[in-house]
Amino acid sequence: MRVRLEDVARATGVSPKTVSRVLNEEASVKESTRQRVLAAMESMNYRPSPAARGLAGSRSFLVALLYNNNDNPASTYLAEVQDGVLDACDAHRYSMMACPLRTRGQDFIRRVDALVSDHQIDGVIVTPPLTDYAPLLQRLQEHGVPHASISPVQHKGAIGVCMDEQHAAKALVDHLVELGHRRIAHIVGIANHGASRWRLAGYKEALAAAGIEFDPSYVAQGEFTFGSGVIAARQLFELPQPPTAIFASNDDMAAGVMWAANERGLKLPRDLSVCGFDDTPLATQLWPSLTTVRQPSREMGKLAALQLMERLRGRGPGLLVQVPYALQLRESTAAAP
Amino acid sequence: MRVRLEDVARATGVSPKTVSRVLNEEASVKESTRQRVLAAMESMNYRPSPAARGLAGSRSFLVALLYNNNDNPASTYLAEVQDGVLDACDAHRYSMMACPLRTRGQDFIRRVDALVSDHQIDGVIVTPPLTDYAPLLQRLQEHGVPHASISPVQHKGAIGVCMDEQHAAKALVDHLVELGHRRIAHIVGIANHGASRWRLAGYKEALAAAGIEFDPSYVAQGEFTFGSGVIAARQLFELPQPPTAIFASNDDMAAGVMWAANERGLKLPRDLSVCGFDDTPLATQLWPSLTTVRQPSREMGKLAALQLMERLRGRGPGLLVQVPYALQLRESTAAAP
DNA sequence: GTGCAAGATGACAGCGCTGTCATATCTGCC
DNA sequence: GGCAGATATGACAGCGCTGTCATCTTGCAC
Repeated sequence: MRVRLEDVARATGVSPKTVSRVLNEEASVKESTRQRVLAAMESMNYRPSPAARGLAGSRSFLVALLYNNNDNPASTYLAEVQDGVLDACDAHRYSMMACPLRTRGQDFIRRVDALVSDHQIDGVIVTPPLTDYAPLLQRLQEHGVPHASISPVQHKGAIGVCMDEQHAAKALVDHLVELGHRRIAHIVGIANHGASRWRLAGYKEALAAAGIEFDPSYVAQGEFTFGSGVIAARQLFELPQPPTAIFASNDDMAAGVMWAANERGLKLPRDLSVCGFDDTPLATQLWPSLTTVRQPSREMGKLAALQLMERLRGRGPGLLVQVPYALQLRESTAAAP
Repeated sequence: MRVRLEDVARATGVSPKTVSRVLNEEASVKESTRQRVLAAMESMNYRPSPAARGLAGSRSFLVALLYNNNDNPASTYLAEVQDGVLDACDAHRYSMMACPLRTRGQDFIRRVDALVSDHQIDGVIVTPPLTDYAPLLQRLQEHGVPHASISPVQHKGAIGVCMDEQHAAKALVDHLVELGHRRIAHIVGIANHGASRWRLAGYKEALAAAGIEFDPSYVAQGEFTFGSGVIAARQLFELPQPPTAIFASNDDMAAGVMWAANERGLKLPRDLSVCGFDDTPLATQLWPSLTTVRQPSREMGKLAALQLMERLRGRGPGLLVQVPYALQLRESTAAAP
């Protein structure tokens, strides 16, 4: 019925163990044997049973993608990351399980335990803001399960992928400065997210570089959602000297700013320049289209998974790779009024 | 190290096989024995090994979520469906694997085969437009793998979940008619999607009910994307008698219509009413906010998964359940000019 | 009581692999 | 040519469960 390792062994005239060695890319197999075995595997369309491998050995060839399910980052972001991870898994014959985690309560500990001990997960990919959630990372360490991080705050010792968000944010604000803006406001995201910190830091850096004094009243608190963008913008509009440009920490909030601007009768981008961050599909669906920073989420998912598997296969410790960002200058930013 | 079935058996004073029976909810176990075993499992925190179960038995307790990866429906939609499915799986101790499928070429056959024979998937959940992709369904049948469908065109014999989209679309157009619109245009989605057909049918039904003659020139072709909405709208605006209302087959295209309207200097909703379908987050992020139909995607994912598991556990054949829709009347629709 | 079907439980092999350890084969070098 | 030390391969048990079939209890009719 099913082609087994033993069948391949018989066809090649070697022992099952040798076929197993080839399958697992172990070193001590003569090249000629290896080729014969591989050929047989191919021609017989042999596909190893993950269940048997998991049961007999110590590896499951399973990785888990962990994401936060209450403080949800945009689902488009996660979907892209997930697709990237699946891509990488496919290429290396790993399988992926998606695992939403609620960090409230102790639920998540049980879930992580269940994952690791039930399925003997080989490794984990952690997405923000879980990336820096200490109890989770600690638990993973206790289980001895390696993890790759996407955009971790703490770079030291981390493997995975990151982007120079601070630099990107600075470039974006530089652009506003070049357009002649001086009263530039910023809407920060949820406080303990790395993204919020980096983008704020980039904003400050750009101001400093342009010789504009930092004014805390131009910084409004948001929480990465459309609605919070609306509220923050309304606040900024009430200032005695309202900003001529607003840099929102992500696209959703930027959309909220645009909504609030429309509500107030401001004409974009003539009366107000707006920019966001992430380059979600939303950015090109707004009117005017949104100036933002492209974050290659899919690519990042893929790279993180690759680093994890590099590590799992013992081909090295795995790295924290950096991906380039790309400014997307569109119609929502224009010369200061 | 790990608590095994055998340990539970020893603690309870029964044979491993009996514990296995309890685990699998088989009938012929005396109630008192069952309780003792369950208590022992609980107190010892026993967690069965999926690998061993899969290897020894015929079930893997794994379901796959299949989705299309080239003709992608909105990722927010998929993300919601996936979360719903995960919810249901969690509740019934099943695990889920996400499987993007490219329907181009023969790749997908290999992928499906791999899934089914590698992981011995117990069942599959199919999302549109895969729901009616004949080669896929046939292959699943050949493998003897049951599947649940989300919004299948072919209701007969299907299990899963659906919504009365035609009725919803009719209700939406009824609303436009009540606002006094007579020149109502429709932008259809990708041709062979059930969603496109139903929504078009509802549009026609509403026109007929209002005594408005159907005019094919008021129907433009789109493909569910923002860009196609822009193009279709531009086309409609060029008509000698441009429409006063446009019903786009989904929210993304409706956003495109709004973009095109802005581009043309039309003031919404004064000069043009626009409505969409799906109630994606986008709908409330546009300005003016979009009148649309809420589709409870998350709930639908959950229900489909529940029906599938019902079937897998042999508790019945599984049903095709229908979920209610909800009109979301917002600011993008107003009285006809 | 006895006999017999149905109900409840157990013994045992084996699912398809890998870990461990033993064995065979090949190097190079004196 | 022979021997140490690598290099390459194989034998075998066992991972944690479930399927099959056998066995042991029951309950119940006669």
